[in-house]
Amino acid sequence: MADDKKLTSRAEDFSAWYNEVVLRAELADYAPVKGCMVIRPNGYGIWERMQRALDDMFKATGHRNAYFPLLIPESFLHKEAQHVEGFAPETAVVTHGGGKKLEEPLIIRPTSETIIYHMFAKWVQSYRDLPLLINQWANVVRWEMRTRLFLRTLEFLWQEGHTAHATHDEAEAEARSILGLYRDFQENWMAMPVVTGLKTESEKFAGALRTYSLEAMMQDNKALQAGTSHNLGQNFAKAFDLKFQAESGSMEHAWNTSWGVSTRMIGGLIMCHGDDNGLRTPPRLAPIEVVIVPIWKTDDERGRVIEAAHRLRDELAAWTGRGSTDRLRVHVDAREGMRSGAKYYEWEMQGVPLRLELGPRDLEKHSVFSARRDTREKAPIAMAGVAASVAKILERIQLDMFAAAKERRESHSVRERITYDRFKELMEGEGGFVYAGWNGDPAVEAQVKEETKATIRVIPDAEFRSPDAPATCMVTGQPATHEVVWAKAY
RNA sequence: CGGGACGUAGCGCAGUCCGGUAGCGCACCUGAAUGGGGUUCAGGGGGUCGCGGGUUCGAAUCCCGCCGUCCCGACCA
Repeated sequence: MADDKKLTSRAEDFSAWYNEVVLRAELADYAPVKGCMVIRPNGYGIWERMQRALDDMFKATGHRNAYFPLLIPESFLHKEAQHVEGFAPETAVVTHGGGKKLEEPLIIRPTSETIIYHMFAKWVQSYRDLPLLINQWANVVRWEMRTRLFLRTLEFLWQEGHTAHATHDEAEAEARSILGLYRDFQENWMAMPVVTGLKTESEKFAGALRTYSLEAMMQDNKALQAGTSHNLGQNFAKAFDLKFQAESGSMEHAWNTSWGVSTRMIGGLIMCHGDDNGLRTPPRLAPIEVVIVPIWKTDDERGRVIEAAHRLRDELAAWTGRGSTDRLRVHVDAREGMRSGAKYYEWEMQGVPLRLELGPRDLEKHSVFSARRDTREKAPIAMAGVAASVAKILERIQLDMFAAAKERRESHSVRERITYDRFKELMEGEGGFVYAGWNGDPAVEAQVKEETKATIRVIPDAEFRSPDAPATCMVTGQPATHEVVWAKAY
């Protein structure tokens, strides 16, 4: 890459990022249909690792994978009043098939509640059939007015969980439990801290009783909704006649939840951790955790060094200190005709967390030279016990990346009580998360959005709230019903 | 759909005001030297200057029309 082309993780230069980091790393590309996304084969594979980790977590909590059709009769969407109001404007509609106009148009799913609860209604008769816990990995289409690679594509890949329960409390517990599962994934795998909480009425999912969300802060201090979990109440059960006979003998509507995270998380990862040298991948999600770069001058050195590099690779990959299924993911870059410096930059751009340099000098000293991607710290590591040392560094990187992101978020979170004028100033300038009192009035939300473009991201969960609850609404001065987090969002 | 900008080599751009042989950087190919942080030198390939029309001896450049892309706003995971 040319020196004059500085990369930055800031939003204003995000397109440079796409070209240099994302496209070159083969994560994704533009497709001929504007606003769509391609995940390339032989790609760097971050999404694949995300998918696998989440899938394991769902299975461990009793969820099973299923698959439902892409095409849904338009009438299904109309069965739930709020749902159709929310999604009709952005659905793609299939009107013709087999050369003929269809009697009833089909929509391409923008989400699968309707078709799934239609099927659930046929599957559930008794309370013994509950809870029904399913997940689907699928693509959905939402015809947005404006798209942004990863963050808002026209078609996107996600997982959507859908469950049915016998009671409100059980459904509520499921929605909260998934919120926790997502948080675990985003914080401990993606090293991306999130604020969890409840969405306001105006921001909740179309058709839900309550929507919970996870909000991350990007490096431009804007919020990214990184996932949502909904308690759907009995809204869909009533619309789709999803009923069961209870233990008492009475017929009751089931209680549903739905929840999802998408390829948007890749965008979140990039914008949370990227720096001017490219991507930084947290080790747990890095398809390659360690790259070994052999260094040589003469042919004789070349043979010895490359052999040693492969031996090192084998030793690292064989190490079982992290458990038999979680081996170190190591790559040897022995490409000829490329200087080591050029290799360093390339792997740094792709975000490989740890680089090991191995040359004749290291062989003599029975050590290997390491360089961390996140901090760019460099230090020799003794060959004796090298695998355990490397694993320890990777663990450290994972934790440090999370800590650094959390510190950045906190340093751009305003927790002291500020005036609305000061708030406007902040939103015009540096942005950030502002914790403030709110009188609970949707009109106030609308006014603030109109005047500042900021919205209430969440009514935060207890752990995020201030020790002293705000007494008054920041905007109106009236008594506050909630403490909320205001921010501009993607 | 409104407001703005742009369209020249695979990518990023200059040249357009003021018409006169199609340029630069990166990437690519060949050769040599180099090799612990983006090597250097020499040589080389690659273009319907978005499309169509007009003005002119002559158009990337001026005029008219069309097409496309990006940014900002309304929508949103």
